[in-house]
Amino acid sequence: MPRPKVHDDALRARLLDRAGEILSTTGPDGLSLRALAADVRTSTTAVYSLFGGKPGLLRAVYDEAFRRFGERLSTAGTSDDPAEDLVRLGLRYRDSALADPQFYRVMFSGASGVEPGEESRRASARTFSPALDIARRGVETGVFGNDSPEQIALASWGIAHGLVALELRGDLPVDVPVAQVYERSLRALVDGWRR
Amino acid sequence: MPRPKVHDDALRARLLDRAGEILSTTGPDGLSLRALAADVRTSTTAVYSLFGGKPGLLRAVYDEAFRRFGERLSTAGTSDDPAEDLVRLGLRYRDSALADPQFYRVMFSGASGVEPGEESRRASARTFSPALDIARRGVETGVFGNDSPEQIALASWGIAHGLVALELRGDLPVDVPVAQVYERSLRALVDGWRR
DNA sequence: CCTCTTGTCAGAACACCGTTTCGATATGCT
DNA sequence: AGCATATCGAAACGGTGTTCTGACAAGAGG
Repeated sequence: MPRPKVHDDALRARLLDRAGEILSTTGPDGLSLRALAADVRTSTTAVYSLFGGKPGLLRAVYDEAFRRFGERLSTAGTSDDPAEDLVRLGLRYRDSALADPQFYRVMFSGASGVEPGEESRRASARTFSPALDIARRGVETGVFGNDSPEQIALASWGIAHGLVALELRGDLPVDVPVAQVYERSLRALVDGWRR
Repeated sequence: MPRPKVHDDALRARLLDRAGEILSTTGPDGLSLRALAADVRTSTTAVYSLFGGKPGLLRAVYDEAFRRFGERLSTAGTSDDPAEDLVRLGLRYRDSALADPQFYRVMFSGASGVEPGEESRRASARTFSPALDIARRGVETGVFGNDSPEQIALASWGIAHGLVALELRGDLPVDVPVAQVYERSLRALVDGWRR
């Protein structure tokens, strides 16, 4: 039999961790396989045997980021007021994104040819489902009008994503009180669905 | 005196044009200075003397893209119903983005370290002002309630940007009628501002 | 008319990247 | 002990953005 395996799951985890760290400070372009391998005291070959290459590595980080993001959103909690819950979920969306902007960027700004893949599709759907659940409750309980839960949830996702993306890119006018504008926007949108 | 100038404004324009074409089909990473220079039958040095390097070139394309985007939005036209105008502006925002997705990506997804710069800040502000004007009219005429025009315009910008970004990334569920959801979302948001 | 000076530009050189190839390695089996 | 073989680190390859350098061309001065 051959020599003992070194490119194992433990190494995979270490690479993933360190890649996430580098990525969250420098962005995808600043992540070099050579530097990463040296950091973890292995060779670039490890990245290829474990992830298939740089896109594979990024996809893995991306999947992990999406998983955590979905987890945060799914623990937002609910009350008996779906409209308020939707606002609260939106606020949590922003908090989660601002907690690690580079991760958010990797997830949603699609740099360096990161193709989602099956796993991430599911994670993406899971990210979306809390909003959908709340919207459904809102429609069922008659808080919202005649629109479909999908419609309502998508719009909420859209405005949260849009404002956060603009904020992270610094495209918002400098003097706006972002948090306040953000929350007020969510409320206006939610109010628009009321029956 | 030295030899006659070849790296002039005409060459600059040709480089910019061709860079835009390549960029709109392959994205920023697929744009190679060597290939670009060969296409325009000059050397890579031209890019450095005219744009300072690849980031400078991308920023120039970015500026141009933003300029055109702002132009399209500023010609959206107005009626005597600010609420409807805001929806129409949003629809035009999406049309403009979908007309050349790669340009939109360069503008808003911040790939390859494109730092906006002064010129683009102004262009960005100009992109935003049509929405602001409409919102102002809506507040003045009493169509909208007590919110500031900035608040209203920013929220509109946010939801348009967010939904378009999600659509372009393919992050929307595949079976949704995007155009319809998009318009309905805009209307819900606008309705939320009504007094 | 012929240097000479001087800014300009094309191409070579450099450092780095992601990826592929390949030879040394270290084990279990014969 | 020797062999077969999966494994992995290091070197090689083709590409990138960027910098360096030497050939160049035109006006100035003799």
